[in-house]
Amino acid sequence: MGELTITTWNVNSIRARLDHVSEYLAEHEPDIVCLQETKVEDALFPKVPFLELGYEVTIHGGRALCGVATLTKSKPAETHSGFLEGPDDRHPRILNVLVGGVRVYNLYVPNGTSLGTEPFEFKLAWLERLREEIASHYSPEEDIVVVGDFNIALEDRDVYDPDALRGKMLFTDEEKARLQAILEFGFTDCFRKHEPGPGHYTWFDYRTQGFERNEGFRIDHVYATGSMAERCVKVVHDPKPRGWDTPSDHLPVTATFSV
DNA sequence: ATGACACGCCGAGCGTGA
Repeated sequence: MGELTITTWNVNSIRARLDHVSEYLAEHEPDIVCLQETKVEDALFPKVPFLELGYEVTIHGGRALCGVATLTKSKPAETHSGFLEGPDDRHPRILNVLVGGVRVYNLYVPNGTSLGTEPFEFKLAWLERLREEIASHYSPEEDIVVVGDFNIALEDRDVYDPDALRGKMLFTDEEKARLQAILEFGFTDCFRKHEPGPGHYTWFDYRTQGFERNEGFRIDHVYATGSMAERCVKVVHDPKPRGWDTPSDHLPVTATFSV
């Protein structure tokens, strides 16, 4: 009986955070690492430190904004960048790899900017397109793990002040409904399998000293189909890198599965 | 609070993030 560990981390620029990510991976050695907001075009992605740590490096980036990277200890059998079908996405936000028999979606869901804007409508449409893709290509009987920065907090216990934040960005009924529709495929929230209580967040605003006050949002998620969710033994939001010099505004989230 | 901080942009503020 072994373990499979998957880390998801919005790093807010892989080049600015190279030391933090390298240190975290050297210490924890997760089997699969899903990074978001790498903010670098593929030709300039700093692959070498990760190759030296023993990872296969699959990247999907662009200039300045967005970008995702999936690092795997073993070589993926399949890799897909962006949506499987139809027109190219507006930004690089999706990597879908099959590794060790597990399909791993690494997502950077659109931010949405603010209510009533075109980017907000784009976010909703993007989530519906993802739902349709997963439902039409895969079965909930398969081992599928969907991780990343969803830019949505689903429940009251996922935000520090639900009454004040209700209906505001990241916590609107429209965003929650689109995420819920994706989960109806047959996904379990692996963190909530182990921790029902409030006060556990993954993103803290730099500007409000949110981390120091534990005023955050749980918007980075690990969702898994039944077979994988059953085998999830823990999910950890690691606050340690947030204490390092010039940290990302997101914590790394690591899920452990018995395999 | 129309705020804050941090990023990449190439060289200064601006757009963006959430």
